[in-house]
Amino acid sequence: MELSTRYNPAETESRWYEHWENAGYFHSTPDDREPFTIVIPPPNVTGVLHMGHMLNNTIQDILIRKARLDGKNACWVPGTDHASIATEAKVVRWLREEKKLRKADITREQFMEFAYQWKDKYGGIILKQLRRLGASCDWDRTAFTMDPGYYEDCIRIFVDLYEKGKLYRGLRMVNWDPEAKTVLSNEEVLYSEEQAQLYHIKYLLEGSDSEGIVIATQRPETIFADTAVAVNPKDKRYQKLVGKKVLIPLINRAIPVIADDYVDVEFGTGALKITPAHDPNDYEIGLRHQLEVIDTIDDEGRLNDNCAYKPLVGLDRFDARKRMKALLEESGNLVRLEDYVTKIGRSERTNSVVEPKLSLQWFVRMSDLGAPALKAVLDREIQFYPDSFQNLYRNWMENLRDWCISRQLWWGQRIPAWYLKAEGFNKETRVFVAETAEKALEQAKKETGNAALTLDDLRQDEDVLDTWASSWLWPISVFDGFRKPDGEIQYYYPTSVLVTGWDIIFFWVARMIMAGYEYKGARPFQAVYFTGMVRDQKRRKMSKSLGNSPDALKLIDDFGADGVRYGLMSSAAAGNDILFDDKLCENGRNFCNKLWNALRLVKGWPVSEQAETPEDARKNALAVRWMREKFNVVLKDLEANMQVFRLSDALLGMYGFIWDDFCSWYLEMIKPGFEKPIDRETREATLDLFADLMVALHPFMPFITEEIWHQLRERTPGDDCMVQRYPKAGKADTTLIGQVEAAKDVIAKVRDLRNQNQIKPKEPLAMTVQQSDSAENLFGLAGLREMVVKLAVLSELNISAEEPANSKSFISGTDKFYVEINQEIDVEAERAKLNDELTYQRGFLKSVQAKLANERFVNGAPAQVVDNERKKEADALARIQILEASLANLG
RNA sequence: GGGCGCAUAGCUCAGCUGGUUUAGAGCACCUGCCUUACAAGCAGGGGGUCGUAGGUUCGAAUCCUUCUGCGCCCA
Repeated sequence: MELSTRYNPAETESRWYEHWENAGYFHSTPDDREPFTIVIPPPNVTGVLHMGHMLNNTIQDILIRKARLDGKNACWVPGTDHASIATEAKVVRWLREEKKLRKADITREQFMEFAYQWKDKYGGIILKQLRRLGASCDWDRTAFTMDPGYYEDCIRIFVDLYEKGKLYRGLRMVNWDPEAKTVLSNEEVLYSEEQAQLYHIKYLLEGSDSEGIVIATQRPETIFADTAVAVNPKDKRYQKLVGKKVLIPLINRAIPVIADDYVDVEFGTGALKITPAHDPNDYEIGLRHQLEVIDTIDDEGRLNDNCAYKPLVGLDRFDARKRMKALLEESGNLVRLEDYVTKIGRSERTNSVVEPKLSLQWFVRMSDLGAPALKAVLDREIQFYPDSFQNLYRNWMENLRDWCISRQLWWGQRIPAWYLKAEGFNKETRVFVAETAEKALEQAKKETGNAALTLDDLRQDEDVLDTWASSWLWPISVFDGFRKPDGEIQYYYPTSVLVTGWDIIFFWVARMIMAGYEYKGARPFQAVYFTGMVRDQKRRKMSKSLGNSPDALKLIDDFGADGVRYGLMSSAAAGNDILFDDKLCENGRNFCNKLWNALRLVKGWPVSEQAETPEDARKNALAVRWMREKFNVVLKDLEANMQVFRLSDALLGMYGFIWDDFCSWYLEMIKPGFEKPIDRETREATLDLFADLMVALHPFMPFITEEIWHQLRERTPGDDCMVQRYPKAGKADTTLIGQVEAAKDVIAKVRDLRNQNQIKPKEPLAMTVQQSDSAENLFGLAGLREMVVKLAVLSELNISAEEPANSKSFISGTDKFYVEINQEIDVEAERAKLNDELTYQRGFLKSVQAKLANERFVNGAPAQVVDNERKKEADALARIQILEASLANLG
């Protein structure tokens, strides 16, 4: 069988994914094994795979595959959330373009039917894309937040929270998205600095034609909703005005000047116009001073009939603002315009500027829910990785505000609240919250005492639940934990770890924790792994709008899924942002190629029953032993790293071991001569070792490891890399490892010496080691001499007290080596080199001896540390002695 | 304004509870190689007084304080 010199991922990846899936390896059912459970943080059903998903899902897959190889019952539940605002917008556009329908023209029921149709046709692309990445999700469990069962759970929880008094309907200042025409939660508003202008506007004192007060505002179009002007009570400039009245420009409505501590004397003019209907702080001030609330902006962001200045009614708020400039100039009220930078809040979904608005909405009372959720994290019952995200979490949890969960949309779980039709819209005095209309009717009859009421007399709330008010139930609902609390949720809950970006710590993490304690009385996951944000080379967050995100599938096409996984993970310490660069994936692709060629090499050797010579047998046996011992060390580190989710370090450890130790050293050690065979024993040991390496690497790079696993040996059906047992670290023989590392140092130094003297790599050289106990000991290890002879390409290797003529020397450890070269020795250059080395060693010795001369160090430091310093001193002395002798020899 | 975090090689970052021959990796760079697994490669090399100033300690990149510069969250 011929193997190509390049690894071809495209060919193997789809084949193995299909094989695994058909074999049922991804599926989990409860059994006697320890469970290892991950629920995917559900991506948006309208979404496509981007870099953030790739990172986040690669991590989840690594954890799941590792757990599976560790013999646990690994269960990774995939799915999507219904993303009410984003999806509704897409469905509306689709209806308009494809079906020539407007939302206003169809019923709610028809809309929902279309929306589900749309979801079946276009939704969930991302789940198919995850397969390309190698994600070993249990697809049989694919969940969706608008599935009938899930829907039912959301309704049940709404009713439950209401009955427990943890949910209420109230008139509050909310964030309004005039484009989506729905309210948003605080977390759905993104604030960023934008250039704006501050209008300094003069309000004349009532009865005066010149005296007045100048206020500064960024929103001149809202002055018609003003109900006061406020100043700081301590502000001497304005004290005499407090209690008097000023006139709103253009409409000349008189409003009082009031004093309130909230006003910042330094900001603007120190006088603040108060607009309770359009600013949350003003609303608070309004409450304190019993000010009237005049709402002048409608749901689409236009000035409404309440606006007393009629020429602007019907205009968009931003158009109105432009008009205000000219109008105020004309009326002489505009004192000046000032450029300034301020934080503007925009809707996460539509990017339109959020309008603070007084509105009747449903809120979850957060105080009770928050307490156990905060405690769990502070007590480390739920462990965050990295730990430092505790601070961010605590900061938010200690300043919880009630959560607005109603949305003015159709796509979502409709709020199970009914009102009496007899009562006006938004003027309702009675609310009946129940899982069905029939139950609500029962309540209505009881509470009103009117037994003649029928369903026709009731009106259901028009709004739906916030998407997060459904996805916070995810870790419970995907296991059907609400309806079957004694079912498999008992096995899978709490889940093992949640992997998510830190930017949604409040959306998901906090709320899933709240739901977990409220409904299961237990944490939803044992740990949370926060990934960083994937950024571009300019440190900008990758986003669709910037167009700076590489096409995820194109990357997989170019570098292979394993290459991309490697690229993402090699630079991804938990919580740290990644500056993404194709170069990283290139490294991953190159690594695949390296593995592939190692396979070609090993498979290409002819095999013999016996080693060519006893020397070869000794050398190969030592090489095998060394690799096995070092593998123990590497595995131990890897397990320690995995334990604390240091996946990048775990991967890089394997990478270094495979590339350097296995390929560059081990394979060269055992490589037979040209057209010579390898002995069966070494070959078998090598194939086993190679196979173990593939299992160890499998969680990180599943495709190529599976492929090589099968190329190495004929495998019986079901004997796949993916379902092996992970290699276990045994106790490592560190002495043996140290000896081979010493031999490697000698070999590297011979190679360097060749380089420095332009000696061909293959020209055999004679080397002599100066006789010493340590040299005897090192070369006394069976096979080590042969190893050095082979890799350093030596014609002979002697241990002798005599220094050979015409040789160059180097020091390795505390031993001196002479290499004979057929060249004139440049005595001066040699002397300079030795002197440099001597200076370094003396400096080193001095620092060590300074420590040892310090009584407090010798008495205070642990014995092991002191012993080590003594060893350093002895080694330095030995090397200095060698260097001095060499210098003396040069004459 | 309140809070959190970061600063280590040209670049991106590791360095965990202070002590492993006076700091590691990858990339980039330099030298030499088309060596019969791999040029997507091989062999070797140079490069950092760990942001600043103090302090604690026998010992500090690591702990504490100050300043400087960046980033983030909340208001």
